This record gives sequence, C-alpha cells and structure tokens, in this order.
Amino acid sequence: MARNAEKDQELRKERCQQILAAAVELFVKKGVSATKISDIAAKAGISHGLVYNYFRSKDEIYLSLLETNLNSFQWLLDEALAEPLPAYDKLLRVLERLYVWPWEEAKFHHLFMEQLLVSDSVSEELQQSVIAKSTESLNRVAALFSEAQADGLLMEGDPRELAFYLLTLAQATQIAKSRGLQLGREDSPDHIMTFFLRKK
Amino acid sequence: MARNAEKDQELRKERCQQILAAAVELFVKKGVSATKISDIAAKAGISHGLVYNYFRSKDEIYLSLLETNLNSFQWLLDEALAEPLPAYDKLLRVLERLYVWPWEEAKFHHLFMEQLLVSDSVSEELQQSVIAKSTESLNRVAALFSEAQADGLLMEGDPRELAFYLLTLAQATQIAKSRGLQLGREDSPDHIMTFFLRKK
Amino acid sequence: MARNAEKDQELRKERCQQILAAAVELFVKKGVSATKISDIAAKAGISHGLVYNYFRSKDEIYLSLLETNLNSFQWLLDEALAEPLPAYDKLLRVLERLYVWPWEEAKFHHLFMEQLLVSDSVSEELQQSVIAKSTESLNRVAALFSEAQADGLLMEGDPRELAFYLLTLAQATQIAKSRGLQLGREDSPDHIMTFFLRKK
Amino acid sequence: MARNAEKDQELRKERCQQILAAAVELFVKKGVSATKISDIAAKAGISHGLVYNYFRSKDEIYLSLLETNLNSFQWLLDEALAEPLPAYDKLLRVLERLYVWPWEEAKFHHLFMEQLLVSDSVSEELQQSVIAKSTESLNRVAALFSEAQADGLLMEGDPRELAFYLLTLAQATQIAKSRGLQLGREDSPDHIMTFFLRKK
DNA sequence: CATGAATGAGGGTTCATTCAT
DNA sequence: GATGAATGAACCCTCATTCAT
Repeated sequence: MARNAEKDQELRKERCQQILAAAVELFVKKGVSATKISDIAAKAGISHGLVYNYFRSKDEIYLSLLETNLNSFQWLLDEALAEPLPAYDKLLRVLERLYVWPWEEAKFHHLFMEQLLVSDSVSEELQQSVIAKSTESLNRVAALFSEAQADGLLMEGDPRELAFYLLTLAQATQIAKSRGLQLGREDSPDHIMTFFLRKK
Repeated sequence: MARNAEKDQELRKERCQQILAAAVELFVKKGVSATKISDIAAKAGISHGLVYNYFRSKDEIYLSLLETNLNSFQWLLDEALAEPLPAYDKLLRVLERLYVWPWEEAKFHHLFMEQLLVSDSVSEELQQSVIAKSTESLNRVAALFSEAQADGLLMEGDPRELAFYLLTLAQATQIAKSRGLQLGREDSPDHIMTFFLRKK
Repeated sequence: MARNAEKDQELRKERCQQILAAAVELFVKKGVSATKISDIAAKAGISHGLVYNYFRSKDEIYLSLLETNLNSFQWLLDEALAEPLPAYDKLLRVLERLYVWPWEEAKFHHLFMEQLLVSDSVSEELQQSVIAKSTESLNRVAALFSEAQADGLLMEGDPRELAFYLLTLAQATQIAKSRGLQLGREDSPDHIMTFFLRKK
Repeated sequence: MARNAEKDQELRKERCQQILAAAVELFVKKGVSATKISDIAAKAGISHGLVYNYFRSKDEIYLSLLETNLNSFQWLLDEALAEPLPAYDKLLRVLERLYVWPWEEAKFHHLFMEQLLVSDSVSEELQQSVIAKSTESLNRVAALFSEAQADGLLMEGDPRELAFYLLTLAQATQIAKSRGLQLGREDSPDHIMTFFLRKK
C-alpha cells in the first residue's frame, strides 16, 4: 500500500511535468490565450478532463510555469555564483548555463516577463514579485560585472547597464538559433564576452 | 445627398488610424488573441460594431498592422541608407531612427516577428514573406556594417552576426526604457556603437 | 408647388414599388430572414438608409408584400368571376390568369402562405386573417367547380378537394417552368383542365 | 477509464438524431436562417454548446438533413420498385410510401429542394448534385408511368410530365393534411391515381 | 431627400470547467 | 484515476435601425 502510494506520487509528478512541458511549448508558440486546454492535453497525451486533476485552471498552469521559470533562472545564477571562481569566470559560467537552458524556458522567460509587466490582467502583487525577482537577478549579475571591472578585465561603464546588455545578447543568440538564423561560427558564450572586454 | 465626399474619405482614414493605433497598443500589451475587438473599439472611442466598417475581422487588423510595420521598418532603413554619408554614419542614422521609432511599433516588430515564425496559425506564404523581408533588412544593415569594417571603423567579424547584435541591442534599450529600467545616462545610439568599434 | 407635390407622390409610389419588387424577389430566393435590408436597397438601386423613408421596418415590407399578394390573388379571382361566362370558362380564365401571374408573386404566395400558417413568429390575428382569405379564395373556386359539375362538364367528387388539386397543379406547372423543368409541350391551362373532365 | 464505448456510440447516434429531428422541424417551420441554434438545442433538450459536439455548424446540420432527405426519398423509390409487381402497382406503392413519409421529411423535401435551386448561397456543385438526384428520381417514376401506359392502365401523355403531376398531387395532399385542410374523405393514394387512369 | 457612419442587440461559435460514468 | 459529454459565459461578427450631415 505504502509502496503504491509512493509510486502514485511519482506518477503524479510525472504527469504534472508532462502537462507543464506541453503547456510551455504551446504558450511560447501561440500565446497563453490562444492555447486551449485540449491542446495541452493532446500534446501531453491525456484527455482534457484529466488536466483538472493536476491543475485547478489554465491560469494555475501559467502561474506554475512562471514561478518555476523565475526560480529556474535564479537557480541558474545561484549555481554559477556558488562556484569558487573569479568574477569573470563566474560570468562566463552564467552565459554557458544560459546557453544550454532549454529553449522554451528561455523564450518563456523572455516573452512573458515583458508581457507581465504591462498587462493589466495580472494582479499587482504578482507583478511586484516578478519585478523584484527580475531586478534582483539583474543586480546580482551587475555585481559580478562590477567585480570583473575592478579586476581590470571588463570595460568601464555602468555595470547594471552593461549586465543588461550582456544578458540581452545572450538571449538574442538563443532566439536567433531558434529562428534558424545562422549568425556565424562563433555564437558562443566566450564570443559574446569579447564585446565587453576592456579595450587595451 | 452625400456629404462632402473628400472629407468622408479623410474621416475614414482617420478612423482606420484610430483603430490601428488602439489595436497595436493592445496587441503588444496582451497579445492578439487576448485582445477583444471591444477592447480595441473602446480604446478607439467607438462601438465594436463600427470596427467592422473598417476591417473585415480581427485578423485583418493584425495583418494590416503587420504589413505596415514591416514596411515602416524597411522605410526606416531606406531613409537612412539614401543619405549621402559614409557607411558608419549611415549606421548611426539607422540607430537614431530606431531610437525614435514609436515604442508600440518597435515592440510589435520585435514581438510578433518572432511569434510569427513559430506559429502554425499563420499561413506558410505569409511566414515566408515575413522571413524574406526580415532577412533582407538584416542583410542591408550587414552590408553597411561590412563597408564600415572596410573603412577600418568597426570591429572584425561576421557582419551579419554583428549587425544582428547591433539591432538587438538597439531594440533592447528601447524595451528597457519602456520598462522604466534606467540603464545609465548613456543609452544613446552613439553609446551602442561603441561596442562595435574597432579595438586599437 | 402643387404640381411638384403631385409628382413627388408619384415618385414615392414608384420608389415603394422598386423596393417591394426587389424585396419579393429576394424573399422568394433566400427567405425573409436571410435577406438583408441592404440587399434590397442594392437591388432597388438606393442606399439602405433610404429604405426607411418608405417603410418603417423589414417586417413592414414583408407584411406589405403579404397583403398585396393576397389581394392580388383575390383580385385575380374577382376579375375572372366577374365575366359573364359559364362556370367552366370562368375556371379556365382563372387558370389563364394564374398562368401569367408574375413568377415571384406566385412563388411568394405559395411559399409564405404555408410558412405563415405554422410559424409562431406571426401574430395570431394575422394568421387568422390569412387563413380566412385563403379559405375564402378556395371556396370561391370550389363554388365554380361545383357549378361546372352541375353542368356535367367536370368529374364528380368533393368540389373543394378537386379545386384544391386544380390550383395545386396550376402552381406546380409554374414552379416547374421556373426550375427549367420542361414538362411537355402542353403545360397550358387547358391541359390541366383535362384531368378534371368528366369521364364519358 | 472510458465508459462502455459501444454504449457511447449509441448515445452519440441518438443525440445526433435528436438534434436533426429538432432541426428539420424548425427549418421547415421557420426557414433555416430564422432558426437559431439555441432553438434547436432547446427542442432537443440540450444546451446550445452541445450541438457543436455533434455538428460543426448550422450549415452542416442543414447539409446533413439535405443528404439524408434526398437519400430517404430515393430509398423510398428503391423499395417500391424492388417489389415484383406490375408497374401500376409499383406506382401505387410509391404513393403509399409517400403517404406515410414523416411530414417534416416531406415538407423539407418539397420546400428546400426548390429553395436550393434558386439560392445563390449554395455551392454550384451541391445544386448540380441535387438537381441530378432529383431528376433521376423523376425519371424513375416516369419510367414506371410509361410502363403502366403500355399496359393500357394509365392515360396517354408525356410520362415525365404526368409523373411530375402525380408526385406533386401526392405531396399536395400531405401538405393539405398538415394544414388541417380537410379535402374530402378520399385523399388516399388510390384516389390520386384515379386522375391518371385511362379514360374509357 | 439621400447617404453611409454609427450603434447595439442578438445569433454563431468556442472553450474553460464540471461531472456522471 | 480517466474519459468525454455537457454546460454556459463570453467572444466574434452581422445587420436592423437611427441620425448627423
């Protein structure tokens, strides 16, 4: 019995993941309101009714994805920052990790973060929370940037601004890849960093 | 008897513009399918029924905006490239013009260009046409970039890739502004160009 | 002034006729609710707004047509019955007149008379009035039939029933003509009467 | 787990029938465009939304009815013609079968067959197909008529024309019954045939 | 008088959500 | 749990009707 219960819990988790994976893909491709619950269910290989055994509503799926996504991004930073490396190398690790972030996640991050901030269909508090998380992440990268500037490795300038550009370019290359746009042989993390190197 | 036919035509044009302006703002803010015709009508200050005197469907509004937007972007390039200036200065003019592009237009360009390319709700031919226009624009900027490289002003590297980054950063700063994110005192066209200057 | 007013009245009448003629054609072709006021206006060569200078509503147009149609049918009978002829010849005149009744009128009569009687969108009193007129017309033809039976010219049998069949066949031939269905060389009034001749 | 799949299929069929039965009645009574989906749903005892689980659109319901109706009429002929009887008796069987054809079916046949042929809201090919089926049916009855003429039982004359009149009268009596018009004691199949008997 | 812009009630259709099986 | 029939709110769109010009 206990064993079954445990297995059941695992199955539940797995199903949740299937649904969320289907949802993020469709949300990114078509937008939230253009995505039907039955689309998600079909892609997850279950009936639309069953979705409601795992999530109370479409909105809950969206919010769940949003939270996961934000946390995932922060966790991505955490991991990079936790390593005992110089600031510059930590930045490189951030870029590397961004680089291998699943595409849907990156796009979701990119797309809905912005949508969220101008949308009036989202509660004030949620917006605040997202802004806070988002700002915090930027600040952490900016701090790294600042440190690397102090080490004489990166160009001068407002570290927040430059960090923003750094992240933007990192995301841009991902999106370019997803478009099938071949940008060059060198769209690697290291390559992006070269823009921000101190000019001798 | 009919009223002043000329004035009528002007009024029609004006109404169209009102509707399109309202639509682009809402599309950008909430996405196409989350935007109700009555939202558009309300923002344009007319009844929802009247919208259909000017456009056959929501989709037609979207396509109209898309076409206008693509043309507007190409025209923006045309204008900059037509001036008798060195390549580098032409690039600067492109950035300047992007910089003053109405925000909704820029966002629409940014947002829907990408959506379009992964969406299956859009006809194959439309996608091809958009990709073609989009690619052409990139190539034109890349050509400029290449010229400026030959003049010894810009950094080495694949010009298409670098042109893509240039445009991306230009858009990013605009978006950052719209978010209220203060990036620094220097988010000007010139400032962005500094990233791409040849290192001595 | 007086002259103008008179002329104006004539013009009004003419316009009314144009509208009604357009309406009956469309009503017969597509049904009342599938016919748009603007269809009628377009066919009458005027703007849809102008229709309301002549009729208060689409319903009024319909009712106007209905009344005209019923009266027209009764008048058709009146004319035939007024002539100083034997009953049999009067019946022939009825058929002849039916035969040259404008097709739209005939179809309208046929189609809407029946619709009306089962429709719940029509007031009880109107239905009663239509039934009354319709029944009266049948009775008048039946009376003629009866007379002609007494003269030994027509077959025995319930005159109301036989009159109904007579009218039905007359209408059927018209409809068949309108369909382009070529029935034979002899779909003339006289030919139809042959069915009802007394068998020797 | 799914319920009894077989039973489900049966239920679906049944629901379809409910909807179609409600629709034919309303279409006949009020015309297609004046019939609301919610009317149909209400008469079928279901919610309007559910209709769309069974039919994609109102138009599909109409077309479905049309096809069924045409086939039903042809099948009615088939059955009568398949029996090993003399031509005259086969004709009688046709009339008998028409006589017990459900009223809505008969009316639908009568009403929409004609509407269809003048309507421009119906695709050319559909019109052609309906005309073809309709013509074929007439020809089959005409062939019977011709045979019975050869047997010396029916009156001389163009068999297609006479067959048309025969069918018309058969339908007319049905319609008359539905109107509550009492035509006589003898509106039976046999009675109608008497009109077409060879005169001695 | 004549036009067509404007309104808004209402019908067709979709789809999130519930629930019997 | 799993299914999909069932519901109904809400959206897109049409069109009868009004009215400023």
